[in-house]
Amino acid sequence: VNFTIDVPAGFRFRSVVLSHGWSSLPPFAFDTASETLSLNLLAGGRVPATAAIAHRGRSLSVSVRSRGRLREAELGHVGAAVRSVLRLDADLAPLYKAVAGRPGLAWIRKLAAGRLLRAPSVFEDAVKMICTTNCSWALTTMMVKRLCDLLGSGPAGAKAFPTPGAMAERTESFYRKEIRSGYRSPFLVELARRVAEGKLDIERWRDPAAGVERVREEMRSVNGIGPYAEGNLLKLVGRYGELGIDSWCRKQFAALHRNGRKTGDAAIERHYAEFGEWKGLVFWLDLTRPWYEKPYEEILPL
DNA sequence: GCGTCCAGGTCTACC
DNA sequence: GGTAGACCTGGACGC
Repeated sequence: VNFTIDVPAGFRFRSVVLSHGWSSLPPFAFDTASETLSLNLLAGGRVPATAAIAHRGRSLSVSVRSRGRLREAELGHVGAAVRSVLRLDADLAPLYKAVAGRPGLAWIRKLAAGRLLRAPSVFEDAVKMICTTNCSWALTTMMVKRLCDLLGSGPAGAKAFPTPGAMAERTESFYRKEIRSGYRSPFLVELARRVAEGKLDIERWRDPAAGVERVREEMRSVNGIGPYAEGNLLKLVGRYGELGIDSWCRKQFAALHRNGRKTGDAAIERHYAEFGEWKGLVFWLDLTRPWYEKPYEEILPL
């Protein structure tokens, strides 16, 4: 089944794909030749499907494949998921206003950057974020791929990300032995159980009406989510007031702003402080600017 | 081939 | 409120 989705004025698909590593992390995949982003998901929360998304003219073309025939409501759910993961409804005007007149940041508006790709669910983003901590990107990719392959629904090679229920059924030992997530294993079990049992309404984190302090408090109540993971998860729920510094960012900041000399986190915080509630996004875009200047092949997988 | 280091950090225990 | 030390994994690096 094919359908199209209108995009905001000036929208650049490429800037979303390059926004961070999620575009090459299962169940996402990006084909550089056809510039098509594919995503395996559960249509209507139930039917395994793959959505292939490409930018054609003034709209997105979405091609949905599934084994069974999808109902209208399930197709509608896929459309809504595509809008959400590509952040089509994000209002970036305040970001562009905040960086207006800054020579080193003018590119952000020019390239319509600032839409950070996210998963269909907060749960998926949170699990993935925990899997990025204290390890290489290669290891993150392997852990997440194994989660999809072993616990996700769908045809082999095109499985969706597992549901909280599917993850909650497994033991810490399973995660250690099969997922090879090491000391993160108890964190993943605990998070999945809290969400599956309805004790943590994690999807509400994306609700603009939810108070940011409450959201931050709930994020930090999850074992495995510290300052880095919190800062970056906040960006994926549309709150940009925290940096979420990691070792890559420290190195990149030093390279771009200190001629390679290392600085403390406090200096990095000060550098972006003027951008207030947008500083987390300005920080991330500033550090990832080199990605936007190269062909896909040189930077993907990120 | 083997040992060490560390990567898109966090938690706990102890000052 | 600040800071060692421990923690899984696997790729890179030096020897």
